[in-house]
Amino acid sequence: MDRRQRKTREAIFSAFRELLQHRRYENITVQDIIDKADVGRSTFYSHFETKDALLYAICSDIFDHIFKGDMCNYPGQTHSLEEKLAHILWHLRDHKKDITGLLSCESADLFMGYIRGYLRELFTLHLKDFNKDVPDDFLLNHLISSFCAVIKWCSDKKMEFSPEETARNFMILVS
Amino acid sequence: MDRRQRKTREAIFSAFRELLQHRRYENITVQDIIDKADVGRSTFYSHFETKDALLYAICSDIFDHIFKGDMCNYPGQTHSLEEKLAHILWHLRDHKKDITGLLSCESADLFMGYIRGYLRELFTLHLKDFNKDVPDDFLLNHLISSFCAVIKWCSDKKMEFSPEETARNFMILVS
DNA sequence: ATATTATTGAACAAGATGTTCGATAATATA
DNA sequence: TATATTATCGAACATCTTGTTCAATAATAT
Repeated sequence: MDRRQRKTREAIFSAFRELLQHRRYENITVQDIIDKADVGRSTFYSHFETKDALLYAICSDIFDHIFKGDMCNYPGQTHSLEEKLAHILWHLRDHKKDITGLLSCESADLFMGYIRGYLRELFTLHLKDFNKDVPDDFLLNHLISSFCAVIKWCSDKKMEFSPEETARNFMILVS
Repeated sequence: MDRRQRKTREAIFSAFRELLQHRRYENITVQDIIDKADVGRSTFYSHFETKDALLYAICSDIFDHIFKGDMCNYPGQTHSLEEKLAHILWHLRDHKKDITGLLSCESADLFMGYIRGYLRELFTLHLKDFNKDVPDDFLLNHLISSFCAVIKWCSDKKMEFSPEETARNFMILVS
């Protein structure tokens, strides 16, 4: 990949990420992005078909950055579910700046979609731990949605919480 | 109120509600609304300051229509929490057409906000029923979010469910 | 019958997204 | 180093959307 391309893409990404820290997606214009990234309008559109395409790219990028390669989901389950959940909350807190913008309004559904997919895998592995007389898909949806609500709650509270304690409280509520 | 005003307002409301059944809010333009309602552009803006103002008005309208005056929240609690929740699900199912559009994307947060407020009151009344060793606000948030997730789940499943069974399953999961 | 008020339609401004294209600069290759 | 390729630039453009304005007209209340 051409150095110019790399630099431009990086400039757009980082401009967009910075803007997302202080404003929500729907209030950020392409003009804002190219001003901050200091690239031409046509250059922007040669990299991303639409403004939404950039949002998709950055969501996927940040999600991968936070969740890929961590120890939560690997085959030899040496960690308990509670430990895994605390681990996720640690990760999210570390990336506080990147995610607060993405967890608001229009972009929230998209980014939460990634997280839900991840949680679906995780809770599916542990579904047998729960002894509840309800259909499996109902239980699974409950676990995923509840933990997403916890994430949202943490985000709203500026991530000022103890991941371990929060994970423990969550486990108390769903067990 | 002038009959013309009433008619116009009603035409806009019903046009908007119909449009919301097949499209989500952010894809509906003012042009679409006034075409369907068959009113002039300036008339529209003499009734509603902005397009968002119409959304607010209709959310509040539909919410009131569904939730006000029902027996869920009145002082003499002769019904159990489970019965009240089933009751809510009945109501929502009856108004399926009106709410599916409101529960998508941009408008979802707004409409869910109304529902959350209602649920907050309801669950607060019953908070002592739950014996969980977690902070009250954490528990309350969990209950509200979980039941909202149930509502969303029902809506995604086209409201093809049994309110009683769903409420029972919910109570099993949070008890 | 008259005064008031609502509606209309058309034109307008502002702001956003996305496109096009010739000129220019940076990069890779020979 | 010379040359061909490729990315960027910038400015203009089309299109769509929201929201405003205003004089003419129609419906309503008194």
